[in-house]
Amino acid sequence: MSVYFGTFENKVDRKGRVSVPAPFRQILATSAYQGIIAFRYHAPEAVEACSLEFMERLDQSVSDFDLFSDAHDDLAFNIFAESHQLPFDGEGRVILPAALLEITGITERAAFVGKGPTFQIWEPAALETRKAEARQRAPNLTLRLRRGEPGGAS
Amino acid sequence: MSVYFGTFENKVDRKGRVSVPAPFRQILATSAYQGIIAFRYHAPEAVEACSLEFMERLDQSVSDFDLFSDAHDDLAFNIFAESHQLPFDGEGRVILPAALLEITGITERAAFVGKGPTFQIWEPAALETRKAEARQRAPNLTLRLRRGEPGGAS
DNA sequence: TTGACACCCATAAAATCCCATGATATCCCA
DNA sequence: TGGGATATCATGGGATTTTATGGGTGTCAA
Repeated sequence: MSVYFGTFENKVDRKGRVSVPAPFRQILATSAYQGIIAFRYHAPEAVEACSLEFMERLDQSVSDFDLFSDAHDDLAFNIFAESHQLPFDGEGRVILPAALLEITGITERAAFVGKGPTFQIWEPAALETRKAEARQRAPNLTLRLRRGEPGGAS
Repeated sequence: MSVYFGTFENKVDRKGRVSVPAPFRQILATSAYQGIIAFRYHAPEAVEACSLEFMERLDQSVSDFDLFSDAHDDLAFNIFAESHQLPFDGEGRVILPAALLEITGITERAAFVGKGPTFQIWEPAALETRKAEARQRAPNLTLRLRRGEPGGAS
């Protein structure tokens, strides 16, 4: 299992293309679908992005026991209905649809920020603001691991 | 499980490469990812470093039950977003990104300090200052072990 | 015919691979 | 136990590849 992290800022060219950062692409390389799934969620000015497989798992974690439930319905309306499937071109770039440019305010540059199981796409200045908020809100965030986890180097 | 300890000072060459001390690399050798994860945490002028697995566990300890939660969001923005994935070259060196050189003040040499489950990277003079502080603050520190821990020679 | 978009190729900068070196450390066997 | 042979380690640098970025061209559809 792989984790997205780090922040990368790339240019949006005049055709609207942006390179997805190579480290993220490397994680996505094992996916059946060569591209990303982008949708709005949680942060109003950010785009959430993940692999197709993650999306499927997200759906299953709700629909397995909740098919046609309100929860599944909400998920469907909030996420699936507004999701965009963005394929890579030969160089690992995607084109951000107008709807996503609008909610993020992205014009010249796009910031990709790893968030563990997913990553987000922001307008760089807006991301900085959000990061500053996070620092203020949790200045003494404590690293607390679950103990007794087996495997691997620590 | 292995523990990082000891202090090592290595040179930063003109390409920006530094050897990660061999004892640390030996611990990291069992990791799936051959390299280190470096991020700022706690000490403002130091870089914290660990294995990918450590990072994944850190993420799981939050995201398993809290996907898209505020807690996960703050963790992500404070730590994940500022993390750098630094792969080893064939000789066990990494390149410290500009952002990390800046917060540490590292130019010519870098000091690696084992801190148990993780290690830190410092500008050597800054580390000396920090160590002197620690000596002053706790001249009569007493080690107290938990008893009855199984495993290995003690 | 005018976009929108997939596909192809070009390029500069940066990261990575690969090999070489001297200095320690470690091993091994008489 | 001594000391030569053998690794390991930190370091250096040239060659190669990857990466982000730019642009051209053909195709399909409104």
